[in-house]
Amino acid sequence: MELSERKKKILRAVVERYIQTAEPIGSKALQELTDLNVSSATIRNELADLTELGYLEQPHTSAGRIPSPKGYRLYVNELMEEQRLSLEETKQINDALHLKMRELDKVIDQAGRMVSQLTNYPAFALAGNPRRPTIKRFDLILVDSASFIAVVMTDGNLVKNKLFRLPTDLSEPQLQLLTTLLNTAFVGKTLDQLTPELMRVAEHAAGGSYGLISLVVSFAMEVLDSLENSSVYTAGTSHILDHPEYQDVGKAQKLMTYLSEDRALAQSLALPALNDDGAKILIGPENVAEELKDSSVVLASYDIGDGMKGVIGVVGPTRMDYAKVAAKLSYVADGLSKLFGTPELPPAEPAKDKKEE
Amino acid sequence: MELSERKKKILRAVVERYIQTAEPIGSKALQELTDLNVSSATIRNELADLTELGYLEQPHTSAGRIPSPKGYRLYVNELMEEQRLSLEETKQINDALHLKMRELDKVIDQAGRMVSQLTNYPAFALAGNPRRPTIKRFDLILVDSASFIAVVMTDGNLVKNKLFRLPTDLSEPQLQLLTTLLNTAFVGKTLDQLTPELMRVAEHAAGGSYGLISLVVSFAMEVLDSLENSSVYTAGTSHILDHPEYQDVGKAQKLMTYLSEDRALAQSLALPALNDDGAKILIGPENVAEELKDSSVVLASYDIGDGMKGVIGVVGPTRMDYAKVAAKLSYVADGLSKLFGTPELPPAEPAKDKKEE
DNA sequence: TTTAGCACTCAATCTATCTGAGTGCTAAAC
DNA sequence: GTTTAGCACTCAGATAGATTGAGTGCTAAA
Repeated sequence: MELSERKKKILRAVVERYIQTAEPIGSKALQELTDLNVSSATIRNELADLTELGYLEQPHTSAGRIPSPKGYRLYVNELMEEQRLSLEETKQINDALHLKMRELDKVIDQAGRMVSQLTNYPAFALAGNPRRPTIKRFDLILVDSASFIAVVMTDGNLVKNKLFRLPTDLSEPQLQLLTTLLNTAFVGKTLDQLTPELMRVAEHAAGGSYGLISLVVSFAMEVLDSLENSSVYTAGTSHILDHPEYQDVGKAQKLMTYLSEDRALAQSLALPALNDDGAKILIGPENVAEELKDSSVVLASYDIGDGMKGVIGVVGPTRMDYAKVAAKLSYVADGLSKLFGTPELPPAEPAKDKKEE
Repeated sequence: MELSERKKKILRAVVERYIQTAEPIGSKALQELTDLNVSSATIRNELADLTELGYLEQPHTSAGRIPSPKGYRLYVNELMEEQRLSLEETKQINDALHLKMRELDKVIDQAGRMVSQLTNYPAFALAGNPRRPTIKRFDLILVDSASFIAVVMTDGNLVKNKLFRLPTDLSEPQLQLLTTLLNTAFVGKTLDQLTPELMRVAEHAAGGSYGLISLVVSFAMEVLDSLENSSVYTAGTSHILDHPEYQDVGKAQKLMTYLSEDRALAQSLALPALNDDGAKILIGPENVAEELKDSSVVLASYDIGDGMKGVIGVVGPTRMDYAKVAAKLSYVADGLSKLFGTPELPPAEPAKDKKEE
């Protein structure tokens, strides 16, 4: 059953006022707040209806009304106005986006911090991989006769390296051989496929190379592993304490502890967000995780390129400024997608035959 | 003036009891707690003395006594017994130390988490560099005709890389030339010394290489910059809320916010710790930072090798279990030093002429 | 359908009182 | 000189009424 215009107007006023003040709102205040020219008694009747229908709640008999999760949901779906960011805000975001190092981990971490700072809510950021990552390429660089750098590149064009120091000497040709061997034997394999047998075979082919193959492959496995179990970055958890709904230290602590459990967060949050574009809003009990049942989450996903997706999100009380948060989050997510979409700064000279790409 | 044995005994009992219960302790309880065979009145007299001398405080006239910062200091300096870790605990730490990836950032981060989990206090970890880092070496690896990986190694043997994609083609010889150029022009320079002029000169020498030099050098600068301004990793901040002294949300928030400000933390904490070995304890007002004046900090430093030092630490109420925390922290710091001290796993075959090193 | 009016409810605040742990001091005992 | 028993005193914290006021639901009239 569709609500009357007036009911909607009232619901919206309740939500928006409650978001501001965190206090129940009564008929009289609503009368002044809305442009409906009706008495407070009429509004009381409407409030009674809205409460009956489950959109509003009453903390106790003689208090005003506050929105229920269902009320927030209706607000978010139908009544909320798209918030446009001010020029200042967009500028702030853009600046922040372009400031920092473009190493994957760092960017994600940084994005989380930025979002938290921007919204004044705790934020988190993670990158997820729909496919199982594989190794695309190995390179070994001789540093001096007793150490070398292994550079591993994954199919997602992520590059990691590690310095190895050895108790024995090593020559350039030896290293060349190893490189070739590694590239023929292990490229294109997922973590599971890097079996001990495979390593043994390769090791054997390498002859007397002191288990170097295993060393490098173990490193590659670490890289793949860390990619599959990508970490979650949380920032600004102290913002929880800003809000009166978490004045009860017990509640605050529960939520904070939950936020610091990367794995739990990742699992319950990555899933809902990875599909949709735009901001996704989960209100109170809509959250799967028990710890979030009376908090809300706003998520936005972005493309890292090469099929990888990232998610940024914000956690707060159900009384959250959804409009503003959603707008900011979407904007940042867009920015990140673009950031990853563009190739490294092209050199000064512009490519002329761009269209042939 | 040296305190009498009996006073010390009483002080120690007060501190240890207060650490456990967080509640002021009175003469009667002390009478039962200690093995002094004196009446509560006698203890009252002693307590009055200790209070006069500034080792104890009274929350209000009719309450028991609690230790003052000066009291804690005496306790830490003279009365505290070295805590030995249980086998179980050392095992737990050792396991954790050897589990994770040995990438510098990750290890530090991980160490912080571990310490927090181990002590149930918020923890932080950071790495500091006494010298200004310089670039030791560049390598460029051709991936395909339109992209390459730049590998930068610093004098601390830290290796970072980045993938560059280009709108133009690039050949192996070109890259070789660039590499040589980079290595002759920029090696051994600190961040400051990588001036625009220097880059312009090198760029010119490279001829028509489309600003590639600048690209790679900018990356190197980012690396140096991130090394100089090394980041702080905080973990377990939610543990603050475990303790009754932070039940007041305002206080908790102040501390948490402070902890999330990397820069402030680094500055006020790196300094005191980087000199000493072993655990260093800062009690309440001994802390420089205003926000820490009624909290305590325990720090331990470890060697990363090559002159670099790292610090791990724990923050908590002045009523902190100093003995336990200090023991654990020292043990972890030692473990980390060893971890960094050992070269990469030597291959199976032990080097015979090890001594010739 | 709207409105005025009114009795009712209930959290929050205030006030007063009570309780008891713990003190400081004094004077006697060791 | 030190220790102890005894006692008046203090003060945070708990308990219990009393008061307030915002806001309600219901009724009856407009």
